[in-house]
Amino acid sequence: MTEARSLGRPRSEASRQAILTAALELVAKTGYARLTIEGIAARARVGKQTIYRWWPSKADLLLEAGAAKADFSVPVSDDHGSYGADLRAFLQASYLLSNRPEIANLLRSLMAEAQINPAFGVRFRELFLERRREALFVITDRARQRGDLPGRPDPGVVADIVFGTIWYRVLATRQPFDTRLADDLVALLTHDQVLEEMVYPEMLNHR
Amino acid sequence: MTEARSLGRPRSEASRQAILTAALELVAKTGYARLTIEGIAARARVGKQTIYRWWPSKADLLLEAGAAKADFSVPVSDDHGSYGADLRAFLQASYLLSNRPEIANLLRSLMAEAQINPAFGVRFRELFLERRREALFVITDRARQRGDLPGRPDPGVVADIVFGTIWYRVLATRQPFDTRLADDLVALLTHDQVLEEMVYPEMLNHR
Amino acid sequence: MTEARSLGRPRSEASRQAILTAALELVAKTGYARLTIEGIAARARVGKQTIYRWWPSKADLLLEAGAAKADFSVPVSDDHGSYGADLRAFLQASYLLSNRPEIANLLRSLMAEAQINPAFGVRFRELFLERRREALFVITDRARQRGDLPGRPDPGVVADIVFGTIWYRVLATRQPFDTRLADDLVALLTHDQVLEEMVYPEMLNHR
Amino acid sequence: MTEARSLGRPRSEASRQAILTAALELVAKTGYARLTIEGIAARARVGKQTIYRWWPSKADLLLEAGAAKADFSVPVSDDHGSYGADLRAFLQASYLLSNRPEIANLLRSLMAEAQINPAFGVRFRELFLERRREALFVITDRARQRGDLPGRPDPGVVADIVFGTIWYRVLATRQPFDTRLADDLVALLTHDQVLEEMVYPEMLNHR
DNA sequence: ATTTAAGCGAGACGGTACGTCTCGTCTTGAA
DNA sequence: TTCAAGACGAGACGTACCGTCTCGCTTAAAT
Repeated sequence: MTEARSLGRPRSEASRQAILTAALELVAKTGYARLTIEGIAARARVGKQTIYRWWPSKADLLLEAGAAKADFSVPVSDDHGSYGADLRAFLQASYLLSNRPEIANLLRSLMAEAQINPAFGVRFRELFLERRREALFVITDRARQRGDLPGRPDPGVVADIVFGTIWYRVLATRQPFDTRLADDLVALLTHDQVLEEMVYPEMLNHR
Repeated sequence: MTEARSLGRPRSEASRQAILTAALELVAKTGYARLTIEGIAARARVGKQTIYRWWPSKADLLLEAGAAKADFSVPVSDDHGSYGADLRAFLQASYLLSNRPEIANLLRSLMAEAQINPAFGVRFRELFLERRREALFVITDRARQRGDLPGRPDPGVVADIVFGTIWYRVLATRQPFDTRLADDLVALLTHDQVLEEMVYPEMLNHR
Repeated sequence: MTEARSLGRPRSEASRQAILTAALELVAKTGYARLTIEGIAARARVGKQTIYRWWPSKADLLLEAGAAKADFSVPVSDDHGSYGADLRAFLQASYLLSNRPEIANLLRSLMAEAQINPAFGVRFRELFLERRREALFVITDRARQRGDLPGRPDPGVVADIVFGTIWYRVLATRQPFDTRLADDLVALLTHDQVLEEMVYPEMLNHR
Repeated sequence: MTEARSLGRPRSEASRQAILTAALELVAKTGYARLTIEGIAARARVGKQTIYRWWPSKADLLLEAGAAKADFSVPVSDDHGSYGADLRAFLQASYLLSNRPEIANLLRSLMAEAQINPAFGVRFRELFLERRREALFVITDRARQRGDLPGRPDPGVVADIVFGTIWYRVLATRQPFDTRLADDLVALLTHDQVLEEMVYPEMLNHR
């Protein structure tokens, strides 16, 4: 397969990196609401047009910056021996990620922008949300092959419940996603009874 | 204690109604991203100051407009006889609400703004999200008194799972919240096994 | 005749003056080519929109500034007794004006912009050039009544010759318009012979 | 001294022609205000650098294009027998030129740019305006040798009056330079009385 | 009845950022 | 060394809204 020919001056990788870095620094410093393209360009010592040429919105820029600099990925290739163990490992990786404040803030901003800007919403779902779902389906597929996947709920609903609960903590309650919640989710989704006498006094989540 | 009586011209209820109506109409027509205070004022034939005098942001205005004109409330006072039945009724009321497009769009916008504007975020949690949690806790409290509340997960986690799943469908997958998902959630949270042979052909949610 | 109703906040005279002053100062300092609306707004400590709201272009702004602050007007009401004397007085007032460097520069810029921006060209002709022609026609009309207006050239052509010569010095040769040139023009247009032996040694205009 | 012979690829005459042509076409189509180097380069299918390498500004480019494609020159070598006849021939050639709309527009733009861009102003005077003055001085010199040059005004002032009147029509009144004006100028400058009963009904130039 | 004190529609104000345009320069590979 | 192509840093453009302000005019309660 031949490469599409370059013509004219090639894109500056140095500028690209400077822009991604400046965007993350600025959003951490000022918050998404006060993040401006002009501010990013000034901090990166770059013309505004260089940003507009390559990214359709500041949210797309942040999404790429997050992927490049913060590593949103969650590993799913390891086989921990059972559906429950795989699920627990996935949840643990997720909450390690979502409990890092700069990551959580970034995710909040991106999810918010996805609601407000429909075109970005499409890209955010395709490039981020659906890839995370696919990662979870690696686990459910492996469980199905192993024979320990419960019949209900089906994997799509499992994904809705798992990601829904994580995102709700990030977006709504702003409580950290903790071990206890992971245990509860694993127990529910594997239909194991959680022993009643297990007590997690560290966080009595409401009442 | 008597009310501190007003001095000067009283607030115009006609203008208040015109503003709330104009805000809902405009957000439905143009989307939240293009909604402006100036646009609302022009459509309501009202001075901008009249909006700024009474609402701290356009999101607060929309929140009040939604509450006043669209009725976000979910009834929980009825006792359906069991935790599962109460839960199912609650979920059903929720998805009837979240499946109305103009309501779903409004909720999306408000949740988005709550991420971006911290001050509004506080008000949105207090005035909307926590009231919905309280409604659910009416059901879990009744179940506890009745004796059919499972020991795990505790009510706070139940709320995270229930609302998380609903919101995730609204914000992320944009699939309607349907009967099947309600059944799965009720089954999981009441620890009932869903019969494997139950088939819901209407929506095979992924794979 | 009733006055057009004021509605809303009235225009700020302080801002208007600050803008006119800033425009003249900046054009003197940087030249017309580097004059920007942003620069004027910044120097006048005014929002850009306040300029765009009231003037269609920076040339219109300069035209008003020149009229308000520099006084382009030439007096023609005095009767000096003869066509030649009136003409000489008019020319003298004109060259006193056009020999002031900041005025000459302003006129150069406005005439240039009038060539490049057709809409401004129309306004410049109506508001400046034609008013100057009218001033000259006051003199020719008076001469006609007095009976000492030569039959040829007619007043329109006289205006073309008089203003053409002045403008050509301003735009093309950039030589000062001097007494000698005024004498020559008066002599030609009144059909008087200039005495050959009159010598103006101060400026032997070419060769 | 031998010519420093070029090294490397020689200048492309095809590109030069394409640029000159594109410039004239574009300025005719869009007007000088909207003429851009980028636009010329695109229309000529030429790199921008090729323009910047050879011309210091778009006005210089237009000046060369006008000289090359439109022929600004006015013939003065013919001897028509008298100062008046030579002058009339010169004026006729001038008004034939200045009444061609695309030439007049070009001259307007160049004179405008000469006011705004001082460096181009110098070149425009040297390369265009002063050459035209020299052409007129050929006529006055011939008249002096012939003995029919009036003592006043001197040739420099004659040039100011002649070119001033022509340019004023082009820049200010935008009326065509016509036979009648030429007659008036010749009569004035040769001190002939124009017969009062001569009537030029085609253009009663004001009052 | 007059006065006082808001609230009202209207719209100008100082600001800020937008996304676009064009400038003049730089960096490729090909001619 | 020039050429076409096109990315680059720079910075002004004209627009859109922000949230504030200043008008004259209601509209009531307090005088």
